[in-house]
Amino acid sequence: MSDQAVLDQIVRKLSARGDLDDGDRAAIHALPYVRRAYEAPAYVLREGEPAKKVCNFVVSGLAYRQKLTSEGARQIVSIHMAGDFLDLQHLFLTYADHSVQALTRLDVAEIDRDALHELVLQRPAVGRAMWTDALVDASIFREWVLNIGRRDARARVAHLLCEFALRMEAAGIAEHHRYELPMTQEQIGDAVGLTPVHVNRTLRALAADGLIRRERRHISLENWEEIRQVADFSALYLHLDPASPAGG
Amino acid sequence: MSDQAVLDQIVRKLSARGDLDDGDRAAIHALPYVRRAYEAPAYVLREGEPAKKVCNFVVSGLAYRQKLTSEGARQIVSIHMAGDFLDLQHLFLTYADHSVQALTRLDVAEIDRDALHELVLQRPAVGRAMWTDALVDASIFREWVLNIGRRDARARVAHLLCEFALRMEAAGIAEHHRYELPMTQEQIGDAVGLTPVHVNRTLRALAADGLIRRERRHISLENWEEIRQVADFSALYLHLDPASPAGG
DNA sequence: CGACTCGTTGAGTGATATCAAACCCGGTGG
DNA sequence: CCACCGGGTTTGATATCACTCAACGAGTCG
Repeated sequence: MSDQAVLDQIVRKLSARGDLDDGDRAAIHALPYVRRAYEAPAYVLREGEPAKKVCNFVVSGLAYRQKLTSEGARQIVSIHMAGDFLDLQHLFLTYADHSVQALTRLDVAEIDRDALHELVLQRPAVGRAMWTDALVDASIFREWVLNIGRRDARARVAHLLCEFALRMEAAGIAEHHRYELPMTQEQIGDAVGLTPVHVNRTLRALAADGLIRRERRHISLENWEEIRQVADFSALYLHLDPASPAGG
Repeated sequence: MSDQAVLDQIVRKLSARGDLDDGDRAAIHALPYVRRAYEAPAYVLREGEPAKKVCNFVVSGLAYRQKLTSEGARQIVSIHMAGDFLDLQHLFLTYADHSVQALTRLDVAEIDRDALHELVLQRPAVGRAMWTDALVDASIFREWVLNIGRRDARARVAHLLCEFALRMEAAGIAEHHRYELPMTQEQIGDAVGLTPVHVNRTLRALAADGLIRRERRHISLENWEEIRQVADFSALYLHLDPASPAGG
């Protein structure tokens, strides 16, 4: 992907969150950044470090945020894909409260943090779009709290699969409720608070019931309406379409 | 509390997140708002509604955010206290993805949303402080995901108690790791993903081990260092002191 | 004093974890 | 081309933490 295309990708992403004018677009195109690639499972950011001097925008690939228990138990708290800003959650914080790692090969644009501060604080429309993006991330965290706290294993993993389907479709990297999911079952477990063996049994049960199909690392949701119900999934929390309350 | 004092409280809160100049303070003091009180368990905001035209700032009392499963299971996703903005999480979203309810009698200042938008987008220092506040909320959500996903009952409730202690002390409504906790055991369970009877047993076990003392609705943490370890608690995620990585 | 909510306790159950082994498959080196 | 290797997946047996159900107690309010 050319450098020009990266900036266009950022403009597109932000435009989806609110209208931008020519000045806004010009300001975005003036952002200083460098391209960079990480190979899984490289760290993009480590818990406890000072926040980065750059803000990573995902051009392609997947990344995840994780936190560790002192016992060494891992919890993945979110997954990110093309079009996501990885460091918005630390934009104004001084220390990283979690780590970010590449889940696959990860192409990012490292945007200068000070320049982004400037942009966010000086250009209202861009600031608004970035705010919105960060708030949607927070909304997803809340849904995960509910998912892990109050749903059983079957609903939990089904919910994760539904969320990925819609987010990947919105990001243009999936269609027809079918997508590549390059996570091991252990990682899925770390995302939904289960052990890998229970994830395995749960996935097989979903497949046996005809709700999903699995081939290699590909997942397809065979019956959206039914799996939506099993997952107790409602797309409201993704705030995909600012104009409508629900969808999905 | 006088009206003047409310605005001062807001200024104090935001100043803790970043320096404000006289212009910023004047702009805050010019914010149109009205005082309002809710009696528990009144709804401040309901999931699925359009976002409010006001942003509530908590003057005193406690509130909580909750989400429901279609089965009716409840998950409390955060608790808020004096000095917290309740609607920052929806500031730029169109629909509420969760409900907010009063946990006790709740005194708020309803700040006009458009005026707040204006302020946040036009005054960089204020915008930065508000951003920071919203990001800290998000950080707490992440810690709750970890807490619920990866810690056992004992650690989970101990963690909640530790978090309250530090946040209430920061808000000036507690000292010496002792505070009023006006939640029923059922609500505590809804916050940490446990049933009320297991919360009961867990609290008694913590008390039996001399880690906490309970009288009525008051909790005191008898041995901070020890309960901190039981809870696997580290204050980093609260971002209480922007200059230091840890504390607590 | 009765009714209600919240807290406490006990007994039995069940969902998920743990432990352990086998299997599968893609990659690598002989 | 085959043997091996290693990570990931699958399966079975057993253990356990937390849930469910049920009853009782304590405090509060009308």
